[in-house]
Amino acid sequence: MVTKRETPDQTSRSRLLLLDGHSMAFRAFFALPADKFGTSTGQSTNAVYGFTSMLVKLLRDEEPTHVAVAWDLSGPTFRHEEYSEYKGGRSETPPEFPSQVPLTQDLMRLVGVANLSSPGYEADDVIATLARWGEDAGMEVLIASGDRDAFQLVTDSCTVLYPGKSLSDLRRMDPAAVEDKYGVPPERYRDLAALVGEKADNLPGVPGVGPKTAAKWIGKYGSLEELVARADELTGKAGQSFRDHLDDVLRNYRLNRLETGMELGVALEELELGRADRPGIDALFDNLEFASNLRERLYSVVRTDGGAATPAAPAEEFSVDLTVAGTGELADWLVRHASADGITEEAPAGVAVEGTRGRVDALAVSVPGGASVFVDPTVLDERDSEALAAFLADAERPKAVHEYKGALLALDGHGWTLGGVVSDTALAAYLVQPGQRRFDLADLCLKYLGRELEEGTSGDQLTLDLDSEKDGGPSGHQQLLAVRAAATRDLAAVLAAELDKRGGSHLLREVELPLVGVLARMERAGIAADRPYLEDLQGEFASAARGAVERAHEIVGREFNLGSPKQLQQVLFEDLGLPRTKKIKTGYTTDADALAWLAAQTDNELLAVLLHHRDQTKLRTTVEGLIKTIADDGRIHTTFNQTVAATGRLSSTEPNLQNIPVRTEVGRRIRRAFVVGEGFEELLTADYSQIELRIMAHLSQEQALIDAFNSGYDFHAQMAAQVFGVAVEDVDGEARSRIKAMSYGLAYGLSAYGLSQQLGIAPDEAKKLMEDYFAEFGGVRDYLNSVVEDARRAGYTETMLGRRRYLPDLTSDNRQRREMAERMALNAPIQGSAADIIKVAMLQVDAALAEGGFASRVLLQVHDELVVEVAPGEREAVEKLVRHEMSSAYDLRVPLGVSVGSGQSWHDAAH
DNA sequence: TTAATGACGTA
DNA sequence: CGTACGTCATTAAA
Repeated sequence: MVTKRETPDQTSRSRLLLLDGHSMAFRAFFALPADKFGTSTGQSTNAVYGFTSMLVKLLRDEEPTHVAVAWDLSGPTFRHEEYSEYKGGRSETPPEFPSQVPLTQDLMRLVGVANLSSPGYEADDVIATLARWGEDAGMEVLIASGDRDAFQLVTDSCTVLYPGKSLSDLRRMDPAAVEDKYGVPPERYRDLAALVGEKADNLPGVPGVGPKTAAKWIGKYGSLEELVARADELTGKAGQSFRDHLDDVLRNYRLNRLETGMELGVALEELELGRADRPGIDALFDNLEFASNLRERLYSVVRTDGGAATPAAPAEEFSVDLTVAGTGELADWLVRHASADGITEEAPAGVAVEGTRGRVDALAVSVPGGASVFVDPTVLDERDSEALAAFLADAERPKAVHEYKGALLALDGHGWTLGGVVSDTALAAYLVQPGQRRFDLADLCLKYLGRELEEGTSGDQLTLDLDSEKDGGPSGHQQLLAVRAAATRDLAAVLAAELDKRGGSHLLREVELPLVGVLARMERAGIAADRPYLEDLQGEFASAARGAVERAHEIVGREFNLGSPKQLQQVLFEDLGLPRTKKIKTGYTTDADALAWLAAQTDNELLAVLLHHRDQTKLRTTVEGLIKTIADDGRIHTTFNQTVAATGRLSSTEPNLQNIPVRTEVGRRIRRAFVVGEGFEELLTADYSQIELRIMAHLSQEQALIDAFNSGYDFHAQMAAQVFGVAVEDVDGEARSRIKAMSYGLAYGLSAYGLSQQLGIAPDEAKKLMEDYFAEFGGVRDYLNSVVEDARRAGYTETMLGRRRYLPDLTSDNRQRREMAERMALNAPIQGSAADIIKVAMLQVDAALAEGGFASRVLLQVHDELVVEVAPGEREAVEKLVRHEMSSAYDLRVPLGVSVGSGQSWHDAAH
């Protein structure tokens, strides 16, 4: 991508660069998303990153000989003494910002740039003073500041670089630019600002007078001084307004003057750009968890102590040497540029695929070195097509892609596949930071490479595209896809290094990447649905819901929307005056628990009707949603997302097949709609029994739990027997279910209060239950405590396969946040290890089915359950295979119990 | 049209 | 005052 860049005159003249620290750091802060730039310990770094990035650009483009950063101090300034409301009324600084200021200052010091400030003055005054010094010494002066007051300093030898929309966009404000923009020369800018006022400084100007009027007046009268002297000559409303607010104007004029004669305790010569402290910078960058890209860019523009040659600067933009393959050209390009010797696992080719399920609209490949090709599948001849298929499938030519599964599914429609994929940049970034929700290629580029991926719709870019297309060159769209391929390629290397540091490489290589193929096949297969049956169900639920609505209206005596919590609150608490329930943001909750509680309190028939209505409408919408997603092949193809759940679980969308009702009999009827497909014999479900508790037993090494699982008898009954000191045969249902709730609750960080709520017992009783439980199973308590403590120290939790979850809030001062993080820390290793295990099981089952030449296939995963479509005659062998592979997925201190069932529908396959 | 909220389904 | 998700309907903001 080509962008215009002004090249400064290459003269031997000294150049002084002055930065307004707070102003530029603040701009950087808002230019980069705070949530995407932060360390695993919770320190935000977007301002430091952006500021540094900006400095690098300035050092490179402007080649200053002397540099200083001026900072505001926190105390009042002489301007506050004159006008106490100065800079008042500003909205509060975002909490993520202040801690980044000292970090930025540290970095400047290490880079060899002076940090300057002066009590009672603002950074602007320091800059004004230094600018004057520089000019007096015959230097060329550059001021990077987002504060417009600096415009008054502009002269032929002093230019202000004023930030525009994006970080890299600095407008050069020379005298002509100031005059062009404001209609007054820089030396009159103060006059104009005094009239117009400055909202950011809480300096109101003359009402009704904007920059246009102000410029006109100054143009006519020459200066503010003259304007004041002849104020009575001004006509109209604006003129009167000026006379009415003369005091404000004069105050503004006094306050917006920048002090140029300060004592700074430093000499100009001392601002000469020094040598950078490379080890210091390395240490700081490591602390801030900055990717290597920014570091390299920085080292390419500063002199360092080490004396080692500084590496060449990585390009600011992605440079792609792009070929648009016409018919008959792709095969040759691949021979020339994509042979196995130029592509390695460490430096793979980047592949970008654009398309949808079953269709590739376009594809780009970018090999190390930058050679890239854009492919339109519709123009390929047979030889091209074969060469492309061979390249894509070839495991000996390693590739990096972004969102591998989508690429596989698109390529699949053309009979193509992808082999040798060594990185999916979305998956890699997910393993690095599993808490993030989105992994856009553009976001990742900005974060890990410090590069903007898309230029957007700037005028420059548009012109460029048109020009190049006119010349028969690549179009913007073609460029963009090639750039995505190049970006994926570069990103893969950076993420591989990052993941290595965090010990997650094996997870990517051994689990997540191989799983992509399995998930793609599951999605492609889908699960057969019985549409007529679903439509019957929908009708039934709908009419039940309608009946409930009518009955509710009858009881209340007027119509209202039962689906509106707001209207329901009105009816229940205002009209009927029922007792208040738990408070929520918008009033009082009307959730099922609350309605059930109200029903017990008041014996009003309405409540039962409302609950019934909720059930039926929920079921109706679930069924409706399912019907809508039945594809032309009569099957429902969900999407499994591999990068959403912070714990490592999969999630399922469009539709979500991981939350199909199962707990109630009516709900279970929906599962009858998921049936075995044509050409298959049965559906088989296999689930892990109590996998999370087994993991807890394994991780805690609590012998009592391990024994309970190894004995093979009813686990919860045995636990209850031990807690209550009775024989297993004498454990009643009540005791068993209490202990069961207790055991499961532990993995979620359940409190005594929560337990009491769930069991409907007194808090004291719940507390006693917990104490009795821990008296018997102390190892569990010790384990849970140690999980939280270790996580607090390390900043993250880890699953059995080394999947990390970062929890910066564990050290928060905010109790609510901290306790929330503690519960997450308790749960993450358990839930996450279970996710690890079933992922391994899926890989093993899939491989074993292929190995054994079975036609049966895995269709769904529901966290601890797999749904398999069994081909005719394979049931017995497949059941054995699935049991074996699932229970051997990981070697725990307790057996991994698997229970299996099969039948014509998902419902019938229950066990 | 989009975003936030409440509610509720699963493991 | 128990973790992890996704979806729907309503409501308010734009």
